[in-house]
This record gives sequence, structure tokens and C-alpha cells, in this order.
Amino acid sequence: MVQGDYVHAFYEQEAETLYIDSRLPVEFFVKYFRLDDDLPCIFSSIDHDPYVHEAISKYRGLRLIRQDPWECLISYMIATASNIPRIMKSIEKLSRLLGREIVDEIYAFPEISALAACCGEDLCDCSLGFRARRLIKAARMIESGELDLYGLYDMDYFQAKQQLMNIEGIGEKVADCILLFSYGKMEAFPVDTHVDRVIRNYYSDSFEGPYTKPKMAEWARSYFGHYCGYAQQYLFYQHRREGKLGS
DNA sequence: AGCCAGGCGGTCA
DNA sequence: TGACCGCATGGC
Repeated sequence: MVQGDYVHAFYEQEAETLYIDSRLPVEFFVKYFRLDDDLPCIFSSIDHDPYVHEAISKYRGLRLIRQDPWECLISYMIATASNIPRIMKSIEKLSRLLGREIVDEIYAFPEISALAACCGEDLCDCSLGFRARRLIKAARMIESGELDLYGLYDMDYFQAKQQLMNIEGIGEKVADCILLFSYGKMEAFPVDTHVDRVIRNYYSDSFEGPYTKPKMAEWARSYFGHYCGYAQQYLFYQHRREGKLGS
């Protein structure tokens, strides 16, 4: 998930146990962390080889989230060619600058209109670099109705993806993140540098064809099945935790 | 100090 | 398709 999301202030997790702040209703957490998914069923469906088996065994508390599409879209546009500490700082600064204060010193993610009303220099303290202009442009496209963000729930994976990729700064990877983490489209399989390395290093035997993002995602759908998005999360997390050996 | 980042959009052969 | 580049800064 994207850290810096204000939700992090309302829960703590130890392994598979979630401690929630009673200021938010239980239903919120059930929805947000997809606690209504049938995890045992999903795990067995993607458990195709020793490598992914190790990941789903060791990191069993890891979940996909169901995040608001607007927040997810902006967050992953910010993540482009950046790193996690910096991403968290940018989102935090942006929320402090434009978001409503929810409780003491905890700020909500900015509304669409707030970002759409900005000019480039308004955001100069958020260390967004070349991303700032793109974010504002995206906000204005959504605010004007040129892109109906909340209409994408009713579209299939490929239609919705095409819509998202009309936005400057949203390509294959970012679109798949939004489709997976917000819309719950399980066909999405975001291929970033880490997942790219995992496939090249551990799945080169079963993967055929050019190492392009659409091809790797297509392979993942047929290899892991419908819940390949869960496989992506576990493979990504394992690679981040256990490092870059062999990459 | 200097390379590279949970990429994207463009160009070139 | 694959290999490159610029983009703007910050992290390590």
C-alpha cells in the first residue's frame, strides 16, 4: 500500500493481527483491507511453485487494499521514478498543504477540486519535480468530467485501463496499480522494476516472448490465474524484503 | 560525489 | 521490439 495514506494513523498490525482505532467503524477496515476476500482459497489458487509458495507462507499478513481511486491515482503518479521515503514525504506535504485536518495533525488526502485549483508553483514545496504539472493536469481532467473516474467501476479491465492511460503520466504500470488497488480488478498485474526482475530471474522457464509489461501481465494471468494481483503483491514484497540478490 | 529511484513519453534502428 | 534519453529532485 501507499504509506502516507492517513489511514495508517488509525491501525496497527502485528503479523496477522490488526488493531483498529475505534474512531473508525469496523466496516471501514473490512472494506479497506479486503478482509472479506477468501484468502485460503486465493492462496491455494496462486500457489503454483516453490518461490511464490514461500512468499505467501512467510508474509501471510500482507493484503491488497481497496483504496479510493483518486487518492490511488495521484499517489502512484507521484511514485513514478521515485523512492518510498520520498513518496511518503511528498504525499504528506501535499495533504498538509491542501487536505482537511481530520484529527490533531492528521490530514486527509486533498480533494480533487483543491488540486485542480493549484498552479505549478503552489506545489513547489512538495518535492514533486516534473510530476507536479502532470498531477494538476490529471486533477483538472477529472474535475471537468473529461475522465469519469468513478465510472470505471462498471467497465471491464481493458476498457478502464485505456481510460486511465489517456492521462499524461499514467502508463502500463501505474494504470495496473490503480486498477488493482482501487477497483479490485484482479487481472491487473503491475510490472515495476522489482517484479520485472522476479520474472526474469525466477520464471524465465515458463515465460515466453519479449519482456514487455503487457506480455508479462498476460503471462501472469494465465500462470497464476484470476488472482494474479495477489501473487504480484507477495512476489513484490518478498523481493523488496529479501533484496536484490541475483538481480 | 554521484548513481538511481514501485516510470513515462518520445525517438531511433 | 529493444535500447536509449530527458525529466526534476531527493535518498543513500
